[in-house]
Amino acid sequence: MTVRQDIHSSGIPVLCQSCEARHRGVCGALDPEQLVGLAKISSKHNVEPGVELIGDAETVDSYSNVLSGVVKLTKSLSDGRQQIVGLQFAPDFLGRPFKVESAINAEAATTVSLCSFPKAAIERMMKESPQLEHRLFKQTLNELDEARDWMVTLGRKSASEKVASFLLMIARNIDPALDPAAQSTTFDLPLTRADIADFLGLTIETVSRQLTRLRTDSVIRIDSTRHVTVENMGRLERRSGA
Amino acid sequence: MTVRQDIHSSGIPVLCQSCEARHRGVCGALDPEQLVGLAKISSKHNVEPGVELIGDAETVDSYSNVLSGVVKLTKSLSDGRQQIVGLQFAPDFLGRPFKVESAINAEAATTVSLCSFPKAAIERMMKESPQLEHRLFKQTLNELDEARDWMVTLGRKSASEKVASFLLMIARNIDPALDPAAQSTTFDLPLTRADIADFLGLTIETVSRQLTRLRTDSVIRIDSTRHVTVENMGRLERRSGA
DNA sequence: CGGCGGCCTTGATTTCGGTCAAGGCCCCGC
DNA sequence: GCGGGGCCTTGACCGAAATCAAGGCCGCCG
Repeated sequence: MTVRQDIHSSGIPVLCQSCEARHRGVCGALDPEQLVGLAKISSKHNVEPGVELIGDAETVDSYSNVLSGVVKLTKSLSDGRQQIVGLQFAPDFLGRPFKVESAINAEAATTVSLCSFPKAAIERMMKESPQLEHRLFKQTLNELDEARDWMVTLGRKSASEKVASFLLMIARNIDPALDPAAQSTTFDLPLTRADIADFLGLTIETVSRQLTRLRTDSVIRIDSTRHVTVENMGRLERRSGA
Repeated sequence: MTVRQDIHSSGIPVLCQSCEARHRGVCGALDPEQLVGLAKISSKHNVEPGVELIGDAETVDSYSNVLSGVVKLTKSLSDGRQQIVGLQFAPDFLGRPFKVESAINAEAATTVSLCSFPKAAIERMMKESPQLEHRLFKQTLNELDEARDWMVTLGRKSASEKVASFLLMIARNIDPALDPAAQSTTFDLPLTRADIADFLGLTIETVSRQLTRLRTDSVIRIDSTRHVTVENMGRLERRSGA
């Protein structure tokens, strides 16, 4: 006979009660008891844009849930060329299990709110709770799908298709509840032009030119450098190559 | 192909006794009893280059281990542009868990030998044996790392760096025992020029030109169109951008 | 207020890789 | 042997995006 905990939120830590990660994120795989245990050793904190999240003393030994904001995962060549290899939105899980050192850097692209846990604690819970590992496995499979989608964009799309694809992806991630059939939508760009360039394998100038072209063609409005309104999702999709 | 039941040598099925997947592959996560169960419903078969592995009637409901050869994973845009998003070598596991339909195509790049299992059986075993899921999780994490490495190559490297990186990757995968410090090595290219182009986001002509350049610069020898000898691994590495 | 620095846009020019075209090599079947 | 097709190479030319360069906008701080 299962106890119906959720009716009175009985047993759910205050910290977690309104947390998105408990629903769509990895914490959804935990029972109230595990949640209490984890909440005791977790800490919530905010990070400003530009701050490194992996590799600095504070977080090298921890995993995190992204509660809000956008984290960029980057890789660099020795001569400084950089490529963004992933973006993490709430409620994604941050950190590479089973590896001490990762060749990937993580950096806050916007102001980011994180809920962090000691690495050891998560790995212990994973051993005890296959459900948790299962949840992480599924997120990893999704990230792999996304990475492969972007490989197509990087390898085979033109600059204008890349920028259109990027806007489409952001629109869908910033507002996950967005009606797929919606005609228009408006949002803040979580990335600078330089970041967008690093994401798409382009230069800043090319990104800027393609954005102006989308504007002059009335596919988007650029309300301010960081705020965009998509006038016509259909036309944007058609320009994304797909 | 008949799977025999004579369970000698500590209960390991004949089919599996000399199988690489039992050591480095996912079958290493199974105990002899599970191995016997799986062997009963598994079938070994060979596939010729060019044959689709996912999406055809035979394999849509199955997972496979790659026992030898190379499988390419591709994605296409609606207008026919194609990108290879992954290569699978022995003893990789083939198939996307937890999803009926994948937007990815798999095709034999060389003659490939597979050991296939019904999808349902694997998913049942995963539920019962967290070790199996764990092993698949780890392979997926590796594939994600590889995908992200290739994103850097696709987004930020020049044509000549791309071709050098490709040769390096193949050399390391074809001969996993290769001493990392080895000066030279020789191998068959598992891909045609067209495949290499689809992998690197280039055209056939550019791949061909870059290969000749590596040859005229004495970094490699092209013994025949499909067989290459790397004369100097160090120089090849330096040309790969890294 | 005025100057400075970060971020972005726009224009002029260059270059890398794509496109178009021709031909070579090799296997295979007749 | 001969012809055809698949695969690869090479050359000439072209164009998309990079590079180089200049200037605009805006918030911040002295």
